[in-house]
Amino acid sequence: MTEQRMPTSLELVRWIGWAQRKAGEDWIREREISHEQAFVLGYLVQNPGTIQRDIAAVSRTSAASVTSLLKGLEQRGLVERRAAPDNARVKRVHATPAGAELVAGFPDAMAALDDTILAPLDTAERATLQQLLTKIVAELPQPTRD
Amino acid sequence: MTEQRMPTSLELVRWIGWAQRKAGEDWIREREISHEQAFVLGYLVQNPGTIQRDIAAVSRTSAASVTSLLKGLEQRGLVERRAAPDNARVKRVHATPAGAELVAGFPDAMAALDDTILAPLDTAERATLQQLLTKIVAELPQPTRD
DNA sequence: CTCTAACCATTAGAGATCTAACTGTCAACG
DNA sequence: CGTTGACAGTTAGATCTCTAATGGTTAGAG
Repeated sequence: MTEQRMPTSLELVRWIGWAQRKAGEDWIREREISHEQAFVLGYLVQNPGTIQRDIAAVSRTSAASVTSLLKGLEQRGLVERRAAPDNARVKRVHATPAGAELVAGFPDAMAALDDTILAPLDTAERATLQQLLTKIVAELPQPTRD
Repeated sequence: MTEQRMPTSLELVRWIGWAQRKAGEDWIREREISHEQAFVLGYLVQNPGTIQRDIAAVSRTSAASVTSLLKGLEQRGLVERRAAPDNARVKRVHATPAGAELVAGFPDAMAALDDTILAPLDTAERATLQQLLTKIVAELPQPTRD
């Protein structure tokens, strides 16, 4: 009812992130998989043998979360965790064929989602946005270690 | 190690949102308050007497979450929930002076955070980003009802 | 070699959020 | 009126994520 101040860019980012999660819910629910699990599984298809520590870094979550997240995926036969021959501390995680099949459409679904949410922008504007966001992300403190 | 595909804009948004949350953790933890609680409390200072349903819409969360979130704030004496005289269904929520004082610096802290994260961009670029994001948000499905 | 510190993964426990079901209230319509 | 349907808020139960502590492993210094 009253006039509000202009939202900051970070608030806008927050809202868009929320909308993204909301819009992806159907795809996620159909496969009885959590959003993070789908993300991780998709990442593993592209990067087989990633160790859990790095999965945590990529998905911006904690090592504890990765443990329980993979536990669910492993029980459903969607991933395998194999001991590394050269380093007994780590476990290398691979997506199984069933896992790969489950998330086969994930990148496309994400791209379509991207397209839907960015619909108000034309091609040039999208390119600009991409460029600006990339510039910001490049300077963010990175959770990865190399 | 291997060459990755370019992240989509929505992935970049996701990362920025994560960084935002991470960067705000110190401010939050000092006051022993959760991120969402701080957001809601700050909103209530600006919009006294908001009903819970609208708080849920603004903060993009569920009514159930608002209930438990406000429960914590009320027990600490940071908000008051008053019955509305004209409508027994709703409860109008107000920040107490203690609540207002606790989050007095919140908008400034958010603005400073915004400034830090957007540091890689110059003034013109920030304006462009703001404009593009606003354009996207304007077309998002709105959880509010008016 | 041994000791120490760093590292990876797991577990337990706490906290937050969601969905679904429930209670109480209001409004509309016959 | 009285019934019906929508609405605000709460509760219960489940899921997810985090922090802190633990166990096992590796690398480096003396």
